[in-house]
Amino acid sequence: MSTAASPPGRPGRRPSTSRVELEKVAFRLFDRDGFDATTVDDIAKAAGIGRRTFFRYFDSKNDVVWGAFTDHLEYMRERFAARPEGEPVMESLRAVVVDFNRVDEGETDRHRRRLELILRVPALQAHSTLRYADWRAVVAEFAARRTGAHPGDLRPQAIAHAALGTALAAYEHWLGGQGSDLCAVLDTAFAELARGFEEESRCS
Amino acid sequence: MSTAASPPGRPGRRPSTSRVELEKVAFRLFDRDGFDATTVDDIAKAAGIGRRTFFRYFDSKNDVVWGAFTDHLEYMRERFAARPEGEPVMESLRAVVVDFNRVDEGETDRHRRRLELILRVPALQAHSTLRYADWRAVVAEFAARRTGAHPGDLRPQAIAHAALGTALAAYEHWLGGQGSDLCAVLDTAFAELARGFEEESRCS
DNA sequence: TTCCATTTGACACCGGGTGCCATTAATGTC
DNA sequence: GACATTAATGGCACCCGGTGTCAAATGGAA
Repeated sequence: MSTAASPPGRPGRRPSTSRVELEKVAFRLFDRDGFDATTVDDIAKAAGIGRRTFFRYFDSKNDVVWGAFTDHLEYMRERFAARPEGEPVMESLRAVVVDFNRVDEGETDRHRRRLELILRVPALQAHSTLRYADWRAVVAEFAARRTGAHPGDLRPQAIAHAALGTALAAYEHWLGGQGSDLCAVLDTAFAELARGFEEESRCS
Repeated sequence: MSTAASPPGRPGRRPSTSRVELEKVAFRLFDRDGFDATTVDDIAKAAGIGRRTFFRYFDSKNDVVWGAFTDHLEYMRERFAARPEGEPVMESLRAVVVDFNRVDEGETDRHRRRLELILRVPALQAHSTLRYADWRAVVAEFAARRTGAHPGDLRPQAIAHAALGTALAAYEHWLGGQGSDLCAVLDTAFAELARGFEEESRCS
């Protein structure tokens, strides 16, 4: 039961489980009891490992929810770099963000529960800020490069924040509505963002 | 030493201190030892109260930093309501946000240290999300009313997020630079925001 | 078998936060 | 002055997340 995917012929004892395995166990408990009511001890016990070991797989209980987010960020950075130089900023943004949120068919359910937790559980809302900051940094970096500014400057920062806000609003909409495609929602959301702000400062 | 401003002739024992008093004590310790290294016990001991009592004044250690923020939000809502109906959204926004950040001459130093903590200490960055959410809700509510949308809709949300991002960028700039006036920084920041996005979706 | 690298998990500890409850201090009444 | 009432206090035990330490378990290589 506890034999993990034993990696190649490397010396030393083999891990007794894996991040994904732990994630599955944890999500099952989160579904059943809620995030707050599930203790790390519960997860460890359900996974058949020691509490201490859990913290070797994840830095914190919060981190379980985020899966391989950090790795994905690097991918997002690459996608930005791959966009044609002349493309309007907002359009690149739309393409990359939509692509960033595309998940395998089988994963879409997990993705939904993931977002549900992140957006609804206060402890995770708080924690998510730190992750969002990294996400925004990638966006700001891109926006800065395109507009010839520094990532810390006002415009890139505002763009990054607005992009994040748009994505979050789209997530909310997707979670609220019944089953429409997330990518489609994001796509229209970012299209509206570009149009929206264009009018914004002109009319009432 | 511990006699607080004894309120009127109300029955029952009088509070032995006050939120502001505790805040002062705490900030002194934060300055000296840093936020993380300062325990609640330290604060309680320095204030001459029990640890348990501390948590009757503040819901959490994090909350100490935020002072009367929640009360201020109601004031901000009023200011929005007081803006002339025909004024451009971005302009109302600028006026209100700038006004919201105006503090008494004597308080400006505390305000600075407050922002410094919120923006730099990870634990507080995370916690701040929950406060920002309330702030954004007020902005989104206003933006929605003006544009005839729902606060949860995309445009108000994007505006609120962009406004928050702009404010944060301005704070950062203010903290980094030497002593220029915060309100001035915010003012130009929001002016740029309106101009910036106007060009944004048109050029590269 | 021996050596070495690696993971494991038990244990003790810290710090934030909460429920409980007896105690203390203030008021007003008889 | 004795008494109930009201409110704040603070000690205590407890939960939970997170960390440092260290001996033991595991498996490959010599």
